[in-house]
Amino acid sequence: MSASEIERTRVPRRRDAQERRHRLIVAAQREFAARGVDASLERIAREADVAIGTLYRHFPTRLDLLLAALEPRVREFLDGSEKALQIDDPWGAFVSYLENLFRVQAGDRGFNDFLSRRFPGSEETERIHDEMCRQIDDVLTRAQKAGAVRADITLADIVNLIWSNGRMIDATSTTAPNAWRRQLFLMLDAYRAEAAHAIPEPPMSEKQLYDAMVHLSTAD
Amino acid sequence: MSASEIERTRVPRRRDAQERRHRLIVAAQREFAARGVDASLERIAREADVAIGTLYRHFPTRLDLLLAALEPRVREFLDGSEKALQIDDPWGAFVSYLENLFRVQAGDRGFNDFLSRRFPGSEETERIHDEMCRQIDDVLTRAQKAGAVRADITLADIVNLIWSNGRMIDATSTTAPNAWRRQLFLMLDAYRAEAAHAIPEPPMSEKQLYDAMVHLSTAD
DNA sequence: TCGGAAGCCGAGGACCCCCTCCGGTGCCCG
DNA sequence: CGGGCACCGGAGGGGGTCCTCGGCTTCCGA
Repeated sequence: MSASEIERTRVPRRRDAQERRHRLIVAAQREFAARGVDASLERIAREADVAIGTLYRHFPTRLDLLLAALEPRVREFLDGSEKALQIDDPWGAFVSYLENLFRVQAGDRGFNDFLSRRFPGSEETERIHDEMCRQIDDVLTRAQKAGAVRADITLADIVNLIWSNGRMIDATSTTAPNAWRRQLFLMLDAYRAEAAHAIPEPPMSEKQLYDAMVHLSTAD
Repeated sequence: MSASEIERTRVPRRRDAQERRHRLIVAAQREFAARGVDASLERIAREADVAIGTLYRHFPTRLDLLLAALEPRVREFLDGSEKALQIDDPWGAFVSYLENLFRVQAGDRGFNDFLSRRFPGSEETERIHDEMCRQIDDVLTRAQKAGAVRADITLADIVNLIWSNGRMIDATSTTAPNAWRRQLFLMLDAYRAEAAHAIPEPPMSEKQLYDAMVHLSTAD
C-alpha cells in the first residue's frame, strides 16, 4: 500500500468522524455483498445515514471503500488458504484450497466480483490478486507433480473456474445457495489425472488471462 | 405466439415504416450482440437513426425487439441442434449438441444472456426455452442410457454449464474468443461415465433451476 | 472556555435511461 | 391528386448515478 493510499483511507482523529466512517463501512459491506462491486455509492451513504459528501471525504474512490469493506473477507479467505496449503496430501490440499475459495466467494457478491476482476490502477488489489495466483500455482503444481491432477491444466483454467463459479453463485445464491459445490466437485472429476482426454484448445496465455480480468472491470 | 403478440410485432404496411423497422432490427442486433440484453434502447434508436418514439411504436417492449433481433440466432441454434440430435453415436450427439449451443452463445452476447434467463411473462420465449430443455434432456438421457455419460447428471447441471460458459464468454470474448471450447472439453471429461466419483451435493430441483433463471433476469 | 480546523451536508451540474404523448408529416388509396 | 390516417419526431417528466464545492457545524486542544 503506497503512502498516499494509507493517507486516503486512514482512520480520522475526531470521534464523530470515526463513527461515520464505521457506519459507512458497515453499510458498504451489506450493499457490496448483496449487489456486487457496482453497488450505488449514494445508496450506501443513504443506508449509513450519512451525506454523500461525507462518503467521498472518507473514501475518495470506490476502490477505497471496497477494500475497506472487503477486508474481513480477504482475511477470511487468506486464513482458509493457509490451512489448505498446509495439508500434506497434494490432492487434498488442492480440493481444500478451491473449496475454501469458493465458499468465501459464495458468501459475498462483492468479493465474488472482486475475485474475477483486475484493477490495474491499484497496487493494493494487484497485490492480493498476485498472492492468490501464486497460491493457486503452488497448490496446482504440487498436485500435478504428485500425479493427482492432470498435467495439461493451467492457472488460467482455475481462473476460468472461478469465473464460472461466480456466475453460478449469481444465479443460485437465493434459490440454491449450495449449488456451487456440486459444480465444483463435478469439475474436480475433470481435473483428476486419470480422467484426462486430449483437449482440442490450448490454454489461455497469461496476457490473455490478465486482459480478460481487466475487461470484466471496464466493460459496459 | 399469442394473437396480441403477433399483432404487436407485425410488419407494418407502409414502405417507410417497414424500412425503419428494418433499420431498428439491424441496430438492435448489433447492440444486443455487443452489450447483452440490457443494451440501451435509446442508443439502439440513435444507431438506427430513428426517433425513440418510433422504436416504441414498432416494439412496445424490450422483449419484442429482442426476439426480433435474436430470431436469426435462434434459428441458427435450432438448425445446429437438429443436426446434432440426428447423430447416431449418443456421446457424439451429446458433445455435438453442446458444442453447437456454445458456439452460437459465444457469438452473441444477447443470445448468451437470453439462454441463461427466463422471462416468465412471455409465451414466446418460454416456448424456446422449453424446447431447448427438452432437447438437452433428450440428448443427455440417451447418452446416459448408452453408458457414455455418468448417471448422476441432470438437466440442471447442463444449465449450470450454460451459465458458466456464459461468464467465460463475457470475460474472454475480446481477448481469447475460443477459450470457451477448452472449458467445455474439460467439463466433458467430468461428464464421462468412467470419470464418475460421488458428488457430495444433490442436483438442483426443477423449481430451483427455474427460479434461478428468473432471478437472473430480475436482479438489480 | 473558545476559536480554528476537521468534518459534514446536500444542492446541483452533468450524464444516462425508460417511456409517453401529441402536434406535425408524408405515404397510399380511392 | 388530394385527404385521411398511419406514422414519425423529440421534448419532457420521472428515475438514477457520479462527484464537486462551499457554507455551516461540531469537536477538541490549548
